[in-house]
Amino acid sequence: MIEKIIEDFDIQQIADSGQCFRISHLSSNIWQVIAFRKKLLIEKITHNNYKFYCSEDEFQSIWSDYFDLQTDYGKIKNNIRKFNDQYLNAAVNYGFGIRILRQDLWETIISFIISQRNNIPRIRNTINKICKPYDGFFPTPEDLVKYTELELMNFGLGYRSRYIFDIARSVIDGKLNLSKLKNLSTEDSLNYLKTCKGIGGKVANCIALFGLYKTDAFPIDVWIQRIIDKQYNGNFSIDNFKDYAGIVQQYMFFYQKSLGK
DNA sequence: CTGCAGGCCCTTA
DNA sequence: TAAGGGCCTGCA
Repeated sequence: MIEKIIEDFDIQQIADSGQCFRISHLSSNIWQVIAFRKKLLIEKITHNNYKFYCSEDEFQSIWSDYFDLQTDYGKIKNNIRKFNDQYLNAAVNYGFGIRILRQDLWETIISFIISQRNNIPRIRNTINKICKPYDGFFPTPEDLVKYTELELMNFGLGYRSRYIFDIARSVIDGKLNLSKLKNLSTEDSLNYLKTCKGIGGKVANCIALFGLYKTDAFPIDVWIQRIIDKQYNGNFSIDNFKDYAGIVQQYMFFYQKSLGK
């Protein structure tokens, strides 16, 4: 077990920010994170003091990167505040502990295909179901192609089963090359992702932001669209934020969720 | 019982 | 290129 002081970090906010479906709140101050074939327990001591139940080595080699701890979010928030945008300021203050996780690409692709026309509790449920046969770890493409499309539907994937089945197949065939994807520009990665059936604009942007750490990607879902319509009369310029537009998106999304529709 | 939830695909005009 | 219907499923 190791103890760390971390600024601009709140595990519950990250868990609820919609970027990740595998952080569970076990008890009042304990969370479990499952990622990269590891399970990690985290205990919150104070607002910026956390205990991580792992070795220093594991923390440095996996979790420090996963939680994006080398990025200075205080600086990003200050940049956002410079626009004197009332709504954004409120959003940044509300979601002060949000960070963009550096998640596994494959897991992100499948998770956000599942997310379409779906709500968060059900996304979590479905993902837990497909992980269950694998000791709670996320199934690989090889694991998934062992099922028929019909068997995949038994996990509650619904009409997304075909998309997932096909994409797992494509990764194994090399038709969808994940290492290649990691080396593309944001725009190229979006276009490449969208060649897959089942990945449209919104899901592609989520995969780019959360699976490729393309922080200039800006997923527009119904919540963000609602903000753009109501707060900005239909025109919100993401160009202002460039390489951290995706981080702005997270603050907006998380804040708007607290306000409701 | 409808309606709907962090879309996407496909068909039409 | 814009608009509209259909789609799995679980829950209010």
